[in-house]
Amino acid sequence: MADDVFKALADPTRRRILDELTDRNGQTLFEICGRLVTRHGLGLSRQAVSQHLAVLESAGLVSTRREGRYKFHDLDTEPLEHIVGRWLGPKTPRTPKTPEGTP
Amino acid sequence: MADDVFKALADPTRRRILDELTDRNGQTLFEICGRLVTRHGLGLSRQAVSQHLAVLESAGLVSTRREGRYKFHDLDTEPLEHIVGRWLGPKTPRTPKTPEGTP
DNA sequence: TTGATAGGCAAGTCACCACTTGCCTATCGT
DNA sequence: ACGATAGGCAAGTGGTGACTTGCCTATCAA
Repeated sequence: MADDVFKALADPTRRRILDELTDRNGQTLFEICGRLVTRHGLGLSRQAVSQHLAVLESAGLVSTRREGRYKFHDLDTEPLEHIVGRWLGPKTPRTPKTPEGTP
Repeated sequence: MADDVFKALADPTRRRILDELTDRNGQTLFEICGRLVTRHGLGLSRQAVSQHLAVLESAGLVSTRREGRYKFHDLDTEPLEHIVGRWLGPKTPRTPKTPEGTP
């Protein structure tokens, strides 16, 4: 749940990926690889980025859609609106009060 | 920076500590240890919690004040309001500090 | 069909992180 | 003074996560 979201956000490279998807949504794996290189100087292997995208997808922050041999990645900011509100006091009426970890 | 905030939030135990400080602010190390045991079933050593608090403090999420042999820990939610907004777009006016009329 | 493009799977390496153990210092109560 | 409480420092260990390497599948264009 929110556990996976925090783990996904813990890595700087994954946050850059979210930045790139915020800038342009629906990119493929190779497009993201290229932008990480040219705009951030990150020389990562394709598999590294692929694994990062898998983490982001399992956290619900990225959704994917296949078209032929292409796989487009779309940003989903919905999980981001819940996670911080639990410490920000009763001003943000996002999530009522779920202590996370309850099955 | 925000990097340290995300790293601090990555650990579940540290998030529980923030929860306990949200519930009651200004607790000492031993109080937090006790609450983690009795309310979450976490059997951690005192040093483990101390190190967690150090991480939270270096991230700016917890401020400390000494009084005699006691050291009280206070929650600071200010860093939490900046970090998520970069992906949520300019729609959510979560941070009132940002100038409102910036296009 | 052939070659090029886009992506997936699996094992392996390496560094960092959470946690422990052991010992030390400082403050308070009696 | 003494012991008890509250906290700190440093080295060591185990496990997880980030990244790589190598090989494999699927789709499209020529």
